[in-house]
Amino acid sequence: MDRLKILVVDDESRMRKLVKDFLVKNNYDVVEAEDGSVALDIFFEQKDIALVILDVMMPKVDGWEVCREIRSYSKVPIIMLTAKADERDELQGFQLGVDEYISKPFSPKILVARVEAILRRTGQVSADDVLEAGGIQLNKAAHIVLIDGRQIDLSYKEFELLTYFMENKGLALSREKILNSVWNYDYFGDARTIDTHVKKLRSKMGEKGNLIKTIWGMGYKFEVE
Amino acid sequence: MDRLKILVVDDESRMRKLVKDFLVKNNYDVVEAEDGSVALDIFFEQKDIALVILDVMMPKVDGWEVCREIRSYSKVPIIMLTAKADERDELQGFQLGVDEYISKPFSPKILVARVEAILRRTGQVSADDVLEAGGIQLNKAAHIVLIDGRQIDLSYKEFELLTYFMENKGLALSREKILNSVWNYDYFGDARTIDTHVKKLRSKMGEKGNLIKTIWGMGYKFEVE
DNA sequence: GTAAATTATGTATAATTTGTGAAATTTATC
DNA sequence: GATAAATTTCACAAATTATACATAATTTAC
Repeated sequence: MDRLKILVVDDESRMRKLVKDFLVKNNYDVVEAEDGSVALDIFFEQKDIALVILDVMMPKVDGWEVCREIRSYSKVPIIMLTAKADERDELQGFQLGVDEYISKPFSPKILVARVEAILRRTGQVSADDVLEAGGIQLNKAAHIVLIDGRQIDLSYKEFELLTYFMENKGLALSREKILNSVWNYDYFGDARTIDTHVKKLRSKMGEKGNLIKTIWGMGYKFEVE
Repeated sequence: MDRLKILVVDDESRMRKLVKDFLVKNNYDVVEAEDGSVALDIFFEQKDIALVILDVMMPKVDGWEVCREIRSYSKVPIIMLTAKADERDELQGFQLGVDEYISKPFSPKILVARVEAILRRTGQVSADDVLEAGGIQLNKAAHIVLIDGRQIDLSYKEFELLTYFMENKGLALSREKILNSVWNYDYFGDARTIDTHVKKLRSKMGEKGNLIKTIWGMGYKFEVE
């Protein structure tokens, strides 16, 4: 799956950088624009913008105007950033087709959550296939694993194993159970095979490797502290 | 499935009642606390709180402090209620492990939606087999033992032994019986071995260790006064 | 109160289980 | 069919736990 492209429009470069950093960490492509007219140029030039994040207060062409312009040609999802709750002319925004508001200051977590919610709503990304726990994002459909936003390469079995662990977060899993689920039920191999895969998984997961706990005498457990 | 228990902490009784009413309507059990210290008492006394809804602004112990205390022992989901967007010190909350924010005023509908989303996300909707007695919570699926909400580490045999005791609460168990159940039926070792395991179990259980009673000349019994 | 029986406890040793690296085998790809 | 990659097996080291045993403490019976 290709990365989705998000256009971030704000006159403050600090704010743009902040937003960009968090989106990039969460596997989005980000294009920046420092004012409304640049934003419009970029938007109509690049045809694959999946979402626009728009600051309301900007010199020259303000957020509302940019929104209106974009809307006259496209129904791309738009998130408005507002400095204060008062600034939210929500009625106007509603008429203009704003999808979501986020008040400054906002937490990166919330920003990303809203972005994902909207993309899911507008059908640009299927969330059902994404597992998230302890800073690990696993996309089943795309067969991609991100650790703190950084992609790691896993083999097929390693991916299957991690998926099984994450789908059974917090549960103690015996080797037998793991074999029956991740391997075929008629697999007659050595249960110690799992150890080897766990070892490789842990090492590829770096620090996060210790989220796979050993339950001595029993098996393994994926657990987020 | 049993109803899930939610702890609502707010100094305003009006607000507590409002929240409670809507949660009860949606089939949750609700426990109320009027301030932070009461909340902590309740949380550690009742071991089956599935989620905590916490007002930030409270006299004496504030929401952040309660959050921090709970987090040092438990990873129960926490929702923070904030009066204004400004009050949301989201970075702090993020570090403390807050799962969600809801700004006052909020619609009951949103509150319930967030609660359900979190419970779904944290996989609490499925009630796994948990044994509870005398402040001891034993989760077989997760291979976890909580004593007054605090997790203790048990070895495989210790866990098995405690499980057997709790499954036979109030029954006198001879060493022979214990050997046949917890150990393999063909185990020919010393029956006194059990003593050693009971000793370690008791010590790891702290005060609760005395729930395992010695029946002189006979064996042991797990009993809650 | 005392002796006998039973249990509690600390410790050393045995046994088991897991981690790890490397080799062998299987599978996929060109 | 050769090559590379992934998977599995294996052997041994390291870690952890289980057990036995000696001795202390406690309980019971008389």
